[in-house]
Amino acid sequence: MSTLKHIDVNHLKVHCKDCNLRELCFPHGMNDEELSNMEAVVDQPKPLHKNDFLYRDGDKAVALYAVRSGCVKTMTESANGEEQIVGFHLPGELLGLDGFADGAHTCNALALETSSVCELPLDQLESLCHELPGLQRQMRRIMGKEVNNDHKLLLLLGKMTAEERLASFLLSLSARMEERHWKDSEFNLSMPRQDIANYLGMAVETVSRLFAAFQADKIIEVDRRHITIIDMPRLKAIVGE
Amino acid sequence: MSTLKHIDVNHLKVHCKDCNLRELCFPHGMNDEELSNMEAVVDQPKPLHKNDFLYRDGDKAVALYAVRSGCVKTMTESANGEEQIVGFHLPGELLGLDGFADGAHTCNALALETSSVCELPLDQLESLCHELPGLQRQMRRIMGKEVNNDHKLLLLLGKMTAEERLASFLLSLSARMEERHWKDSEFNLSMPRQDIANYLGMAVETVSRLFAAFQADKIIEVDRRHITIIDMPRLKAIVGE
DNA sequence: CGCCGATTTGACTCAGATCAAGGTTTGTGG
DNA sequence: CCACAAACCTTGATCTGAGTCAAATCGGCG
Repeated sequence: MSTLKHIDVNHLKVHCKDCNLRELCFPHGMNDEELSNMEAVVDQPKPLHKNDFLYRDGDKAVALYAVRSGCVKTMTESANGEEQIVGFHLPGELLGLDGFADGAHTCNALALETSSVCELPLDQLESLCHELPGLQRQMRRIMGKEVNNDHKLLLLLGKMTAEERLASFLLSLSARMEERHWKDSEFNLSMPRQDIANYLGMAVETVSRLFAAFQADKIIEVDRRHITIIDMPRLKAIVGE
Repeated sequence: MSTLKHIDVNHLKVHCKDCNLRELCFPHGMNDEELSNMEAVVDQPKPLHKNDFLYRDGDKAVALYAVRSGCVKTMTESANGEEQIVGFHLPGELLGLDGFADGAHTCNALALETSSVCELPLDQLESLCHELPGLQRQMRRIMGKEVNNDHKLLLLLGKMTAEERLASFLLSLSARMEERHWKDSEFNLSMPRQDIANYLGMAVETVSRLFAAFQADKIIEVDRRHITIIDMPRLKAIVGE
């Protein structure tokens, strides 16, 4: 029955105004009317499985994405095939800005675990920004955040020791957990050691050894992918407060 | 006499439509009408001297800037006072996006030599984008480029050897010289070795040694700040084509 | 000319990479 | 439910690219 089907679809779609990520996502700073206008064009495609690509380097950029659940990593590839992970995107975080420069993506984006995303189609973004000043302002904020974030990473890769990098990584995750109102001192890593190492510009063995050292120093507890921060002040001290 | 004064001001201001950087700068992709609307709000403050700050970390973001002449570097500072240069901005290139996230800059921007810039005030940017779809599109392109550029740098700092980094740096400068219709195989560095080293995440001594090595290998010629690329193919081969 | 900051060069050191094994967890098919 | 394979992670030993330290040289400029 078509009526039933219609109801099912509505049940499946999470409305922006009810989404517990709204304060972190596109909707931030938009009023109710703006919100309902926006969510009319937001699509929620079916979930990605672990290791599914959301998009690939060279793909036409058709949308901006917001992670709804799970975790998506983005990475650039060099001329000689080496990869550098440039971001891990948690629920409420956006990705896809790399396609703005010339209409095609310059990164690969792939799900680290089963993940769902929201899609804001680019062809509607322009007119939508025109109608909704709140969205235009939010777009600027989002891009500014992306740039600032990349600058933090440049500082990390350019100037920090391996120890400082890993501490910095844990603190960044911890802060983002808190933003999401999850526990900030106990969480699971959704990426393997190899990906952490790649992201932080070091060898897997170094990551492993540093986890062991932090644990021996009673700064964190590590159980496979499960991390517990037991001495936050000392972790902060490592990166220089 | 006020008439004379008025004429003088007009003479001093370079119009966007006559600027030889227009293909690289804000105006890219805008029609004549859009251009004249835009340039009405673009200011051209007096030139910066060497080592003048254009803005500092923490300053309220009041404008977006385009370099008209000279060279401006931007750098982030870490908690413990270390600095990482995140960009050298040549004529036609923009800076100031780091202030979009929360209205305050998170970088220092400082002139490496006597430089002039154009200013696009932020309070007028929003309404201007609303009126000029060409500008809105261009803003998106600009931000996308900034993001892609930062990703290239992350790859450089995360995965390349010192030799690859310096080669990559020279090739980037060379390509940007060409964009500006200047010689792509002979140019002057506007930054000291120390800044190159900082930007590329290595020690000054390493930069110096690599310049010497490249010169010994007949790949480039170095005379103080003057660089001549004499074997472009080999330079490209170093970074892996 | 003489000073000062920028650059180069040489000698030595070290943080972290690489190489080599071994252990553990997860998933798969029988 | 077990056997086996494939990831993933850890730990130890060794090596090396690039950093650090020290000193000489260069180039501008008052």
